Amino acid sequence: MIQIVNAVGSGSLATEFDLEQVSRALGPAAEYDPEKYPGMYLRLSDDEPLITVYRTGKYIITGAESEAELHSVRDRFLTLLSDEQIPASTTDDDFAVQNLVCTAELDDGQNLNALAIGLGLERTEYEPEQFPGLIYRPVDYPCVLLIFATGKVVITGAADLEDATEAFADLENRIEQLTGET
DNA sequence: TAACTAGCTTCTTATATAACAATGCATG
DNA sequence: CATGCATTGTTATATAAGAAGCTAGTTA
Repeated sequence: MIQIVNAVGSGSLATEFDLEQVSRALGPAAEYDPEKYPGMYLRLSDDEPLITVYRTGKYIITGAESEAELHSVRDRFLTLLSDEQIPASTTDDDFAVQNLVCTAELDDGQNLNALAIGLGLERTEYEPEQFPGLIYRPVDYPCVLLIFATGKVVITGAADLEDATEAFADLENRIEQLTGET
């Protein structure tokens, strides 16, 4: 079973923000230090996803645990702006999920050296001295999988859960084929 | 020299290794 | 009380994506 651990989304409010002013209006929940980074960080409350707001009106949300939470945070962010009377054309906001980081687990531990050959050396990267996981870039799915010797897997880069789920199912099938052959 | 492009910064999150720092506890 | 070893903790490594802005390098 695939579990989303981090969902990233972005939107555009088609309104320019004076971040200095906006961060003052939002209080301690907002953090803005243009010397360090051009975006303003906003957290609706502790342990909630981080919203990074830009001068141009674009923003990103990171750290959500589901697509639903992503939309919920976005809705509450727009409500907060209107409550604080911060001008923003929230009506024509285009919001989209950009990346889902998921975890999954294979039934067995894996020999990563053998798996790199089995999946194809041109689609895999495995340098245990650099990083303990095998990096697998499937041809048919828009995501990258990190496979570990314990059997744990991280699927990242997919914008929808179906792609991540199918990519993992495909990996399971390929491994099954490989173990059947040898 | 001006314009453009590419790469880096920040942040989030799981995963697992090594290398290191810092602390805890026991033995001489 | 000091030294040694063990454990815990932090950092780095790598992956993806969005964003703005800076720098470095290339090209016309």
